[in-house]
Amino acid sequence: MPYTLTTPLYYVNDRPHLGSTYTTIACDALARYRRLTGEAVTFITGVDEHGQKIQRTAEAKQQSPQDHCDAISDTYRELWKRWGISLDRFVRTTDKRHLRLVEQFYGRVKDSGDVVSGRQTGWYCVGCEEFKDDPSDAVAPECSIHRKPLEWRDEENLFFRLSRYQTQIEDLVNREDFIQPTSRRQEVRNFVAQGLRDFSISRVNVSWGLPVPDHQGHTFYVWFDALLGYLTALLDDGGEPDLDRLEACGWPASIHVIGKDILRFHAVYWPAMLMSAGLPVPDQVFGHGFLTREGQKMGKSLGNVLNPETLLERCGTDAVRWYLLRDIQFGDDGDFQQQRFVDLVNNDLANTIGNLLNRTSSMARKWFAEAVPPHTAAAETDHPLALAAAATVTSVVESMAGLGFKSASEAILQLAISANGHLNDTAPWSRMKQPGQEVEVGDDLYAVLEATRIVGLLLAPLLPDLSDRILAQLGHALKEDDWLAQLSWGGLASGAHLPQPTPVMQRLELEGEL
RNA sequence: GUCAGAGUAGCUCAGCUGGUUAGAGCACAGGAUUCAUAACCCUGAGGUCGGGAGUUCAAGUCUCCCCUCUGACACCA
Repeated sequence: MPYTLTTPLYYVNDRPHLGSTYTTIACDALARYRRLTGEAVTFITGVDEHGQKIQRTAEAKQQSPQDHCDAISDTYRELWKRWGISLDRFVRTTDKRHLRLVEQFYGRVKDSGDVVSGRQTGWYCVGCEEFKDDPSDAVAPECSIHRKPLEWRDEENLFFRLSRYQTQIEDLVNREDFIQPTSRRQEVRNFVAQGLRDFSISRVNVSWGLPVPDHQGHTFYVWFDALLGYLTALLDDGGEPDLDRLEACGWPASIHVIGKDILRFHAVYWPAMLMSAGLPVPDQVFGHGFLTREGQKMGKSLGNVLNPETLLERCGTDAVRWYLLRDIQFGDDGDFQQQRFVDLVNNDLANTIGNLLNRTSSMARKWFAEAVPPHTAAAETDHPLALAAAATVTSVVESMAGLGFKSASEAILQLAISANGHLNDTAPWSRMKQPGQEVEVGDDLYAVLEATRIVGLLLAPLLPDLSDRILAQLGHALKEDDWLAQLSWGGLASGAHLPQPTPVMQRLELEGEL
């Protein structure tokens, strides 16, 4: 089964921020999970590079728009590489292939009779790239978001006839599974119920955009262009950027993961555009929440932005991924609190999971010739930890399939806690001081090592690096094409060598603010 | 303004169709232990469940009013 997932194509107005990193990490976890369950995944991300805002940002830096885009796009690409994001495609909307695809798509929409020209007048905010509802006789209106003066525009633009898709879009957004999380579905429904109006898809006097083929001086509105980037990316498999090939390449997308702010574009405009072009709509759109920091909105004006590069350098990918995926219900807004971040990483990863591995491996090595201890039937699949592990696997698989990263993480953690508890209950260190208990101790340690191995395997989609380190220390390795089978109890061979343990996860000891 | 959602321990949140002494994690305090990354394990303290009224044998859970916060309300990465 092809599984196609996308992040938004990030707008290259500025360097990457934590929000885009968050989305991308979540998608990475999902992509990894789907690959591990045997699906043919195409994980798409990229950048959206057109529009007047970029044009002006570049001007302000005395750069050409293309140079600006090249530079910012590179920082994105580089950042994802450093985070170990398992992306399959990185698309740029300034790619020549993209232009060809946009032209073809536009042709189809036009053939459907969904492109009409109309006059658009009103106050326009360049920051928002949109017309505002301020009355035409307003004096010097400002954009409430950007606090900048609005510009009066009187333009002949091309419009997409969204209004024709009223009932089809209603049916779509009423579907149970299309918009996730469900809490956001009603908002979109209400919006659609108010009646859909046509929206403009071209701009005049914006040179930094893709030219509309049959209209001199018009460029495509950034959103029309940007959404099509998903298709360009999917077709970027070495073949031609031809819409007819889409379905063979994995379209429709299984899921678009986006921030809640752009839900409407993805849940309403985008499907209508696809319908107009005779293409299937995506299976699902997931609008996740935003991150605040210590309870406050992050922003340049407050000077409290968390830089993803700083975070990566000072804390490492495992720590940040764990905090974002394990502590924030995916879909809800989340708050980044430094103290909590440190507490969770240290408690969960270093103390609970890391130390579990360390203490168990140490004991096994000390008393069983640096190897996985022998075991009897008592450490087979009806061992309490084996039962717990099986339940954990079921729960994690279920959670991950529904983007429940938090509950998946909690379930994994709970298995590690159970394993630690089992050690304390059976106290191998004191039983080894009594004669004739080696067999029982061997069984106990084997079971705990097995539980630890399963913890390590289950972490693979969430924290791939830590997962590797855990498994390596057990003399084990992830088999990417056999993960589900590896998750069954009994994967460790008694007698297999156990390497000298070293802490797999260092505690965070942050000095000062991030 | 209209609509939607939320206000539960210091913090982040669970609490399904109303039913025994309101739960978890973190933080905090005490205990136990030594295999281990001063880790792990156990116990404890901590809440007038935003405020008020009502329905009911019984309400965090239903109804009404009020307060506060968040989001949507057309083209904001």
